[in-house]
Amino acid sequence: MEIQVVLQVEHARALINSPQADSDIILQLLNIRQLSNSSGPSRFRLLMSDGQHSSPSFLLATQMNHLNEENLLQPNCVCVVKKTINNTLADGRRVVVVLDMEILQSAAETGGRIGNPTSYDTTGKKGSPQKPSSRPSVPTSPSPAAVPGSSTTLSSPRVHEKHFAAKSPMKASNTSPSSLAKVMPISSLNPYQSKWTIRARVTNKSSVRTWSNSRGEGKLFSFEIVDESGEIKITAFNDEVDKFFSLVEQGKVYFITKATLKVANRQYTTLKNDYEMTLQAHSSIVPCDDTGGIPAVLCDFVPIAELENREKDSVVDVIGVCKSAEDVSRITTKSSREVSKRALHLIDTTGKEVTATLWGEEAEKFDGSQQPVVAIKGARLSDFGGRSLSALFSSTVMVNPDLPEAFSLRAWYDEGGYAIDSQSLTETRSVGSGAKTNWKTLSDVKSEQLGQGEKADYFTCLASVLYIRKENCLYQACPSADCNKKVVDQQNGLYRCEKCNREFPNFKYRLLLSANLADFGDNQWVTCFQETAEVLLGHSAETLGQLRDTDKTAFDEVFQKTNFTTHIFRNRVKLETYNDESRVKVTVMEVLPVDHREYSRRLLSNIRKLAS
DNA sequence: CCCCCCCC
Repeated sequence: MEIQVVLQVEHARALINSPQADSDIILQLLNIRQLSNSSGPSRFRLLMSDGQHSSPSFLLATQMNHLNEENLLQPNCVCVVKKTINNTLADGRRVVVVLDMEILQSAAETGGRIGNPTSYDTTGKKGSPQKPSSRPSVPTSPSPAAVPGSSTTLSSPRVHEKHFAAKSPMKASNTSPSSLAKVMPISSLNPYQSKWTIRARVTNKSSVRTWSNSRGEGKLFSFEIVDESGEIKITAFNDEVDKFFSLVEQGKVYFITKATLKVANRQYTTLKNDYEMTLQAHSSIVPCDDTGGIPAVLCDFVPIAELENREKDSVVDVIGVCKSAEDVSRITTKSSREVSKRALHLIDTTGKEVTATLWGEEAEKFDGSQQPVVAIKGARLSDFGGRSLSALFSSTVMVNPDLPEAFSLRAWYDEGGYAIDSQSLTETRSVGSGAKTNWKTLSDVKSEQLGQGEKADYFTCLASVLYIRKENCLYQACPSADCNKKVVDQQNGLYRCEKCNREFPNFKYRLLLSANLADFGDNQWVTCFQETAEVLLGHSAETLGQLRDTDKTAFDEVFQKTNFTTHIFRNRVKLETYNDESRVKVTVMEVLPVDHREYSRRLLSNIRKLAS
């Protein structure tokens, strides 16, 4: 009788070398205490009872710490100890390290301490009976776990479960909510059930964003998680951003409890869940072992060459070596927001390249100097330049991800892929690829009402210069590097820039050209700014400025020579409103020489249009 | 409580 616990300790030791299915030990947890250790993961010491005796000599193996993190190890819960190892501490005390255990009954279900166990330590000394728990305990005779004898305490858990179900008086009161924090599947969560724990992998984490509107201001970040049952979006605001932002890492697995569920706004979510979560002050996110069960972040990589066949605006996963990355730049969106962007040139084993654009912080922080492998989950496929990609807020950009595809790409590139004569699906320098260029005749531009929508339209046309307004085509601009504002001649040798609020002793010439272009069916006034005007006229703005000031004849000749020349013009067309009057404005983005094969193709296409 | 998907 008095060697009960010792028997169990001995038995636990025996289990190490000969685990047997029927030899799990059922014990009640009486207390749990965190050991003070300066470094490493937390260690917990467990006071366990078999109903007759208790022993404080159980240590929870750190890989089982999650049970405590999930609040499962509440005093009075009943456990099945499945795997143990015997250890002797430096001071000679023997301990049983619990390598694997499960909770059979929560503290609430058990209802209190079973029996009236007396303390027993591994030195074999029997102590005085412990005080009964303050909660009403199982009062009457033989509580199942209290059945004496090793044959019972060491019997299979199934038998005991039955036994408990039959005899534990608290078991009947199952109307009260269970305090047992079961790990639940994401798909089972709803706003009407608040007691849950989920175990899930972070698949997508946003950066911190601030907002300011009529309802207030603040900051937030969000992330998406997945388990074997489904996915859900989680958002943290303000204090919770500070608390959880650095803890939550892309790709890692966490226990999450006590977040609030609300109905998701379908308008904004692409996830397959009717609900979304908001973290609260009392919410808990605890990293846990990534041991099976939780699906990895799944990517369905589309080979770059295959992008050509995918539908515009589809969302795809891609992976490639970042052969080169453009510098980060700032652009202003049509809603007047400033945002950083950076274009990456990705290549894969198909020998094709594609340009992928990153935005915001992701663009700013990207380092392409080592030609990393870049995977983007959920990039938007656009038809700009033929085919190109753009990261969305919902995209996950992974640099040198720990994926087999990344390793094989790395090897392919380093062992010769870097040298292959690759072709890009994104044509930015020439319209040569043709297929994806938005070719239009000038009458198409009108009949199809290009540029009349919310956004600007882009089209490419083959056209000849009919006339250029050479008067006012040059202006004196601010000499500052990034300022092209027209300066005011102070007539005292100084030039004032209102934008920079400065006077300069010099200015630079810039071109702003109005030209009338014509094709076989129509004509169109267009605007060429500096770079396109220089290409069209074949001279720099500076040269033209000097010519105008010094040699009027030579200056005029430049325009004479440009008249009736034929080029490919890539244009932007957009409705502009001045004084309540709207008209489409066509701006030339690029002037390209006529490729003769392309010329024939265009001509043929135009002839066909005429005929039809 | 956010909800922006951008530029050439």
